[in-house]
Amino acid sequence: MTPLQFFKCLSDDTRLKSVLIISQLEEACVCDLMAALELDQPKVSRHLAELRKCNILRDERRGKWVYYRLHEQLPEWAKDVIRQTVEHNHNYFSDALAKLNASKVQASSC
Amino acid sequence: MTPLQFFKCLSDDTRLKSVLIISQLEEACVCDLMAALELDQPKVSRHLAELRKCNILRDERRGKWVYYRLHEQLPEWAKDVIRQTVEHNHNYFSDALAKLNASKVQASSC
DNA sequence: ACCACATATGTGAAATATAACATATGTGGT
DNA sequence: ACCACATATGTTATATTTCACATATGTGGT
Repeated sequence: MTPLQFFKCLSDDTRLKSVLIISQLEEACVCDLMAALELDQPKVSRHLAELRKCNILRDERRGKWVYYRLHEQLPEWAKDVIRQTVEHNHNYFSDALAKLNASKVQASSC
Repeated sequence: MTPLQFFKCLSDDTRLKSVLIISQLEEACVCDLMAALELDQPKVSRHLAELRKCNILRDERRGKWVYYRLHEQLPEWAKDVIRQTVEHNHNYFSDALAKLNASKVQASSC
């Protein structure tokens, strides 16, 4: 993966927030991200597909749900970039995390 | 500067290579980057303007030339991201560096 | 004042990315 | 076999980004 591909993948609000949330929580399923970002399912799914294609995320189906986490084989420098971004930009995605948690409290969540 | 703005700025080949070259060399002028990237002047200049606008680079005129370097006030996490990218992706921009050096050898350079 | 050179920017065309809506696939339960 | 739910993707419209060309600004030398 070239650094250009990597940065292109992170240069969209939905994708960047998804990656940061997943990095912080270890993993998240599609419906988690729908709740966190308040977006419809196809939109979230499509952006996750893109992150999968460039090997930033990997997916794992468990029953009806598909869980995403950082790809193990992501180069170390890229993992570091994500870590740094998470640590120093919490306010960029804290709203999204709060909405995710709020949805978890209600039993209706996935 | 939001992380999204930052990554958007780095998600173009010309801009990313410019930033990596400048980071490695401390500074570079527009004609250096034209030689390194083999691009026409307006194209280089426009991309540098964008990097200036989001405070990734700062410019400094010295005579006829304008030199660009990393903006001092760039957040540390962002500087780290650039450093990591330079260190672990030298092959992404080594061709460009070689072309820059080749042009310097010839007295005709800026 | 003029000229040569270095750099910046205005503007419309072309390319690219994102969205929106519909529809398909996959899974577990009855 | 069927249904409900979770997720993925095809397709066209729309928005955004990048390019190309022309032109403007800024600087030093004569």
